[in-house]
Amino acid sequence: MPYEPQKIEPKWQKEWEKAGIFKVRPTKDKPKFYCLEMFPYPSGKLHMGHVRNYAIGDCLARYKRMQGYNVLYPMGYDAFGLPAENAALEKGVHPKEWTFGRIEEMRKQQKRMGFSYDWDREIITCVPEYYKWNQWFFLKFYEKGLVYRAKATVNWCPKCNTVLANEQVVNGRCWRHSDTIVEKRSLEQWFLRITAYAEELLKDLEKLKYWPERVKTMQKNWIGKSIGTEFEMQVKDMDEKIKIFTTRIDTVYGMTFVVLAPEHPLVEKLVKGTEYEEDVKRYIAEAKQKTEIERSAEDKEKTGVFTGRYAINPFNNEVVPIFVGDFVLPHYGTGAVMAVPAHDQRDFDFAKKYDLQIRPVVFPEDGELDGNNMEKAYEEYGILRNSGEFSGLHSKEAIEKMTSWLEKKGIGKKAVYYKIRDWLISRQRYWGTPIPFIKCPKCGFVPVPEKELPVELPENVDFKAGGNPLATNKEFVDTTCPKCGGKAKRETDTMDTFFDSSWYFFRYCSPKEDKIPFNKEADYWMPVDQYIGGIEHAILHLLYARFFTKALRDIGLTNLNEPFERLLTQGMVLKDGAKMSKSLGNVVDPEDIINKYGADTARFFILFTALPEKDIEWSDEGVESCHRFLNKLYNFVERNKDRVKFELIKKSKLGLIDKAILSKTETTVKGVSEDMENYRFNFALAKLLDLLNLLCKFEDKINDNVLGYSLKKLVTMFAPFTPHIAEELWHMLSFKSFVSIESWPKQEPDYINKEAEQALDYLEEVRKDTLEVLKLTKIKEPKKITYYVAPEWKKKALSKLLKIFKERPDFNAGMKALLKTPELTEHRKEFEQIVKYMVKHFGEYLGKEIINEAKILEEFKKELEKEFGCNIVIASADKATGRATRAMPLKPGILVE
RNA sequence: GCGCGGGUAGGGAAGUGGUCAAACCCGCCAGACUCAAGAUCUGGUCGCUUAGUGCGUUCGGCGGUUCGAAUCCGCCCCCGCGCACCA
Repeated sequence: MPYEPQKIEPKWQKEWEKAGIFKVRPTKDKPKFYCLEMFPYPSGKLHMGHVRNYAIGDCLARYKRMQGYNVLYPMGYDAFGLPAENAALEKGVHPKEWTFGRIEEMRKQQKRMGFSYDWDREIITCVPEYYKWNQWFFLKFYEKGLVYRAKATVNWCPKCNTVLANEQVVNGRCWRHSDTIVEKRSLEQWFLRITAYAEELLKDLEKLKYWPERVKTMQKNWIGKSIGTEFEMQVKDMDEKIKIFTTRIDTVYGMTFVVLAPEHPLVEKLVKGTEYEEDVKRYIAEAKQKTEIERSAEDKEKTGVFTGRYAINPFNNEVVPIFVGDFVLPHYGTGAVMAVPAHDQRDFDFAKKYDLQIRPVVFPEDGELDGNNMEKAYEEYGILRNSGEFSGLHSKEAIEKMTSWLEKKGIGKKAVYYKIRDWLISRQRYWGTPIPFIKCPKCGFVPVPEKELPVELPENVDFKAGGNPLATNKEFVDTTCPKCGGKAKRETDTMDTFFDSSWYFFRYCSPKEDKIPFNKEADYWMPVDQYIGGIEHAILHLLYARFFTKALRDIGLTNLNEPFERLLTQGMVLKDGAKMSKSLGNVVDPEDIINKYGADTARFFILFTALPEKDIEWSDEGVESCHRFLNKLYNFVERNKDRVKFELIKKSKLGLIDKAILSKTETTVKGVSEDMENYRFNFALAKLLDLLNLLCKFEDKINDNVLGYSLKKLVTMFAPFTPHIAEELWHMLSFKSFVSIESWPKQEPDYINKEAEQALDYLEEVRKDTLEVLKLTKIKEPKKITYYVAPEWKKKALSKLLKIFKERPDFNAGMKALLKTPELTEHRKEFEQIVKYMVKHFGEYLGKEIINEAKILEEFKKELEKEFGCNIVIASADKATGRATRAMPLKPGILVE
């Protein structure tokens, strides 16, 4: 029977399901392991990125299971979202119907891959049983003051027809539509107070020891903490103050102007009724016209306009002009900056353009600066000059002293600002969780009482009406106020779908619980031990989920601070050097690969080609070769299944080959186990290939028991990678259990025999050489073959070396001592050779056991006698003449008689 | 500009001080099997050699540490990703 994945794969998938071997419950008998992949948006089609994600997760889950862990490995669907709604518009299908159809397709494909999910725990976020808890959390957060409504300038994607969170704006464009520029609109929206956790989210990144540095850095940048000084400047001739934030208060004596953001609330007051009013208003209008992209474009020339007003520097009472400039961002700091052109490049550029004074006040320790001919700002720290009582101080010291000076005067203090802003959670879309609030003309926004949850999403809405479809369902919208009982209207905004995915990993722990969002089982399973997904979620989802966990902790639902212990961000699957995409036409459909080669081949290829974190280049030849390899494995077991035995192995009865095979098996177990621990699946597979190649090479020389022993371990180790073929071969070897839940092989240190493994390599060489000699001499039935081995003097040098190394466990010291021995001066060249040889072949034994050469030679003799059926003599090459003298130990000169 | 990750044989990809001219896979070459092709198996695949586990030159570039460097240190070049007027 040839290898037919199309037959065996569905067979074992059915068997596994029938036996329910992947279903889990909490138990005290085993340690737990929660292995989680980022659940997919159900687009209907599994792509290679998914396959890679799940192949990695499944391999790990299966390995952990075999290691004896109680493994929670669930799957679900992030089912709310815009594509479903677009389908409704384009194809006239209801989003619900569309979504469930896609889920079914997707699940079918996942099952064909043989992933070992506990399907009983499946989650779908668009069902009321799930999103009810979104609403419940929303209300709890509201009680805690974490939810609020506010009018704000928001990001509006004209294509999505909804607002976006800051995290969903990429380079001024929509995260879903990279061709669509995000507009700014001023609207009242629902926010989640993620900023309340900014410091903790930042600080706890340090605790995430097993997260990629890259992701942590991205989050750090996103949170964007900066520590500085905040102080007030009096506006001259007005009863107004400008609040300034700076990280470089040490440069304050160099301030020659102040710049406000166009959006700064004070601007209007400053210019009202003055001759500057018109100019400033025009400038602001222009700035508002510009998109975020234009405004933050690279090398954009800085522009601004004078307000006609002046502010007073509290340090020296100097009067400086106030400008409005759009390079100052309204949302960061105080929206106003003190401009020090000598020490800030942006201020420098601005000053050059508007011909403002550049006055250096911080100098390099041994350098000069001249404001009249500086070419760029000096931004390093240095020594202060012309700074009143602070002159002579170093920047660092000055920052502290100047800040406390402000504090004493009551006009400033140390301040911390973050870039991160609150999470805009409301969406003007239909296919999402309804926000559980009611808008009463008398009472304002009133939360829906808990017992009335869920606020179900009505199915009957008009998608073509424009605006939010929810608003078209009168029955849904018209309601009564829970507070006053009067007529009221329901909130028609829904929640950002990232809300759904911020806590789904808790839900997997008790997916059927209907009294609370998750029960005690979460205490058992959480945190997630290994989370696997794409780098694209480095900020959005991973930050929200971290925030959510902390918020849940603060409403008393969990003790956890962080949800994900380890994070693995898998690399992309590329084709022709680019990410697979429809527009490039370089998409490989996993379904085609399964049909042609089977799921095991797909899994094998994807795990074998590179480390999980790295990008892989799709290669048809590579897939082909992986398939050929599985064939080879299958055929090898098939050929040998009837002869293998599984009896106890008596070491003493084994020959060199069997000892070597046995040892190689054990070193493979050791190596593969180590690689699994380090998630180096590609390397683990390379080792397994290696072992199989060796078995093939000596196929008919291996003892039946040794072969059985080795094959059993080999097949077991294949189970996490290519589970179907492993299961098939396991049964072919006449085992009755499931290899999928067998114990992971332990290595038998007793069987490890490095010398034998090495000797086997030599044996092959010797055999080859001998065959060649036989061919040359045309002797068909030799009576005696003599192998000449190393000359005595070399052996002596060798033993001397060994002695030196034995005496000095420190190899370097040994080496140095050696170089001082008299022998070296006489035979430098030879010694170098020996050292090379030593290092090459005995490196591992240095300071430990020294190889027993004589024993190996005996074994050699036996093997060779078997091979050539004649008398074998191993002689010292000293006794021979000519070429053999140059031979190294074990590498023979050969004499056939 | 800042941060992170990389640069290893024709291609992919291991390798973080000595069994390294460098695992494993692809590609290519030769041999076995075959009528032939494919599949499979065996060997080879930096150069020179071939008597050899020999010599020479290699792991982005240049220097350094060491008896010994792809591996450690310094500087430089190139590529990918992320952030980017954040005061």
